[in-house]
Amino acid sequence: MLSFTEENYLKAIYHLSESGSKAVLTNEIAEAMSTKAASVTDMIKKLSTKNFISYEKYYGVKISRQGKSEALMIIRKHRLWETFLVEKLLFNWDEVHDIAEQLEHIQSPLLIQKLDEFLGFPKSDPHGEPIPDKNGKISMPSSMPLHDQLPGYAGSIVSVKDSDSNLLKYLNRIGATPGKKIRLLAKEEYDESLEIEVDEKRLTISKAVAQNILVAV
Amino acid sequence: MLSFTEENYLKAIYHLSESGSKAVLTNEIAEAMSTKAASVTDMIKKLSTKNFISYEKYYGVKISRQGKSEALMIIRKHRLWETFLVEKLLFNWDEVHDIAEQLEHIQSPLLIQKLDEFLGFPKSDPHGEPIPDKNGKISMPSSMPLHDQLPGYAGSIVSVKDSDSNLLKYLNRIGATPGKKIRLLAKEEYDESLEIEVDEKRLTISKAVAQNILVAV
DNA sequence: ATAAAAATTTAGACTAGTCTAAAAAAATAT
DNA sequence: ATATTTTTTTAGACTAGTCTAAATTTTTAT
Ligand SMILES: [Mn+2]
Ligand SMILES: [Mn+2]
Ligand SMILES: [Mn+2]
Ligand SMILES: [Mn+2]
Repeated sequence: MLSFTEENYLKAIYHLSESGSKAVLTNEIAEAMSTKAASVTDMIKKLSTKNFISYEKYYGVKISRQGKSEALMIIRKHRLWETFLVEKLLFNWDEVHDIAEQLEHIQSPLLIQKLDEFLGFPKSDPHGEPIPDKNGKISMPSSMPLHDQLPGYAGSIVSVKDSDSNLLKYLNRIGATPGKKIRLLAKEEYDESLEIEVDEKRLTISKAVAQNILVAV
Repeated sequence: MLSFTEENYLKAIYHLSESGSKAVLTNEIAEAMSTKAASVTDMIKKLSTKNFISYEKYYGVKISRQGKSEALMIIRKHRLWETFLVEKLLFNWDEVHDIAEQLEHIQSPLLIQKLDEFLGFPKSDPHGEPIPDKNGKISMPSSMPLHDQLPGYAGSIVSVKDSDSNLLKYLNRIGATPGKKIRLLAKEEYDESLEIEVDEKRLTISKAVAQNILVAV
């Protein structure tokens, strides 16, 4: 049984493992967890002893099968709860992440099974992020940040980063939500802002925004 | 902001305060929390500093207005979640208490407000226990343990103790659920077992069971 | 190849919560 | 009224998680 804190570290390590195939560095984890490197060193020793990660001094950390499976269960819970909050309790999509950060630690396999059923076995959460199934299988949609596309790109929005409430409010305002058709018209050299068409409107978005919109490729 | 542990102590102290108008003793709290008296002394000092209780050395503890209000919010959350689990997720009434013990600590006033609304502002939980409203107002139904009634008593079940899964399974089996009509036919001197009629069936129940069935008076 | 800079680990301290054992106070019995 | 028992508090230690500061290792720059 993992503690709250251990679960949060493991989740962070999982996410960092996904973006980049190399070992995860101590400072990256510290940054992600808003903590200090010294604290991370202590924790990765602990998680290593419990075989959720493999750890080589000064080199970094790799998540194990067991660790990945555990992390995916936490992510499953997080995304199911977010779906519940939006679909059933009628929260706005920008209000649910912080609450799900708490709810994801509730321990009860039966609860998650029944919640999944109550929601009709959703495949993705309100932000378009895929929900791992009960076996930890997650179908990674092939997507890339809009920012990395070339002018002329036409496709649809798969998902958006869900942890920044202000970003989500903004995206909702301009109609940039998962499933929407989107086109990249031009890229401004100077600040890498993009001219796009989304929700049948033309507008300009900043690089920072474009990096957090994942589109189908 | 209270910690998990502080919330659990406060809740225990509230419940102990309700049953009996005297100060709550260190050993009573230790018993209720399954911990040692020395640990309790530490914690009541802390809760006292934060003005949730008043504490006099060697004498005991009294809960403050602020402490009562805080405790009632936790109880409100606990009972709303239990109601959700039974009404919406179709849990059995004996499966929900332990999960609600976790869920009651989730911090989000908006979540509780929306949950309350989603459930149709229920007045009592699956075990018949009253749900405090958003202002912490709780309507204490006038009830007493069936065990304390005299033969000839006829009335209905108000609530049952909810923390023992085996008791709840048993009560469900014999049809002794909140709202049901119940009559006390006779009391056995030797072991204080009761002959009752409930759910249109006559049966004998032990003292231990009769103490945990609260009936209208 | 060596020096400087950056990243990581270790050492030691702190808080929250818990425990056991001992001391002190209160309650009870003679 | 005194002695015994019970309850409560204190003292000191332990774990989880965190921090700062110092030591060590690795990387980068000259
Ligand atoms: Mn989220
Ligand atoms: Mn999400
Ligand atoms: Mn309960
Ligand atoms: Mn209940």
